[in-house]
Amino acid sequence: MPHLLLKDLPRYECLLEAAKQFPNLDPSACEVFLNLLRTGDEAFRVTDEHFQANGLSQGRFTVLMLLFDKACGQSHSCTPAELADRAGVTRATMTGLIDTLERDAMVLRKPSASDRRMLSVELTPRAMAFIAEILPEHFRRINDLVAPLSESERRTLVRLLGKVASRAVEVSPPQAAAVHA
Amino acid sequence: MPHLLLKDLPRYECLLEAAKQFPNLDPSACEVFLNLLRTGDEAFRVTDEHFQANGLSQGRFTVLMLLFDKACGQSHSCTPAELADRAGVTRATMTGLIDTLERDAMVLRKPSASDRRMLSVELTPRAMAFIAEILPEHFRRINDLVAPLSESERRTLVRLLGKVASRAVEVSPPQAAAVHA
DNA sequence: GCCTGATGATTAGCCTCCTAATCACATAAG
DNA sequence: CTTATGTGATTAGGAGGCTAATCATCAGGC
Repeated sequence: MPHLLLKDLPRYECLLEAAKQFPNLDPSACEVFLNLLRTGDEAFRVTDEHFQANGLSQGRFTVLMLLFDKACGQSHSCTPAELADRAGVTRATMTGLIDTLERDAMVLRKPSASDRRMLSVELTPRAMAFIAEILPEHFRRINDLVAPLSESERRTLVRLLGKVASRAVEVSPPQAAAVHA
Repeated sequence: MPHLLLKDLPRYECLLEAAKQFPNLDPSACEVFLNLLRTGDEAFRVTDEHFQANGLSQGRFTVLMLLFDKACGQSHSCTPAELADRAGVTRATMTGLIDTLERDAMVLRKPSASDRRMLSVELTPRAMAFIAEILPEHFRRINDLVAPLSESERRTLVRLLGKVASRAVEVSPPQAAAVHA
C-alpha cells in the first residue's frame, strides 16, 4: 500500500516548462523531491511484496520486529502503548494491529500484574518461527536493491539523505508535542 | 498518512550486532534502505502537512494536479481510467477519490458523448482557484527541504536514487502484466 | 440480428491508518 | 475518603488503499 500515486515522474523539461508559470518552482529541488518519493516508494514495494506474499503488512512486520528485538534482549514483554510509540502509530492503530496479529496466533495479550490498566504483548512460538523463516529473504531483497551501489556511493547516499531528513525535521517537527498551556 | 512506522532508525552498531544473528544481513545495505525509507517518509510528511491543513490528501492532490495539467494543455477532459493509470491506483480507488472531490465541488463528472460507458472528469473554477492558492506554498516547502543541498549534491543524489529505483524495477516489476495465457 | 468477449465505471467488503470519545484504573489533592 | 486529573486500552466512525464481482456498453464473428 504505497502512497506515492505518481507512476511516471515529470521529466526535467516539463519542470522547466512549469517553472515559467510558477516563480516559486525550483526545477532541481522538485527533481530531488520527486525522485526521493519515488525511490522510497519503490524500495518500500520491494519488501512489501515479500510481506504480502506471507500475509504481512508493513505495520504487522514492524510490530513483530519490535517484539522480536525485545525477545532477544530477554525482556519478554511490551505494552501496546510502547509499541505504538516506537512504531510511530497511534494507540488506536496499534490496538487494531494487535487484534489481527492475535487472531492469527502471532501474539498474546496478557494482563499486567502491577497495573490492571496495562497489557503485556508477547510473541508466540509460531511467530518466532515465522520471523526466522521470512527474515533471510527480507535481507536478501534489501541487499539486492542496494547492490548497484559501491560502498563509497552508499556512504554518500546516506549522507545526502541525512541532510534532507534533518532539514525535514527542522522545517516541520514530527509532532508539535501539544503543550497543555 | 505516511507508512514507515519506524520512528527511530536502528543505529549502525545495532545493525552490526544483528548481523551476527543473520548472515544475510549486510549492514551498509540496510543502512541505505532504512535511510531511504525514512527520508522518503519525512519528505512526504513535509508536503502532506500542508495538504492536510487544506483538507487535501496525497491522492486528492495528485488527481487535481493531473487534471490541472490537462487543463493547461487545453485538453479539458480526462476519464477516470486514465487518471487511475497515471496516478498509479486502481480504478476502484479513483472512483472513491472522484466521489469525495465531487462532493467538495472540486470536480464534475460529465457523460461522454461518443461512448456511453465513459465519463469525463473536469476541474471546477473553485478547484482552479484552490490550486493556484496552495501551489506556491507547496513549492516553497520543497525548496526549503532541499535547500541544504548544493546543485552538485542534488545531481549526485538524483543519480544515486535513480540507480536504486532502476534496480527496484528490475528485481520486482511494478505489475506483472497478467497475460491471459 | 445476435451472442461473445472486452472495457469503463461502480459496488461490496476487507485492511490499515487517523481523530475523538469512552471506559477502567491509578494517583495526587483536599 | 472522595474527588479530580491523568493514563492505558478500546471503540466508533471516517478516509483511502486493495481485490473481486457487477452492470452497462461497445465491437466483432457468425
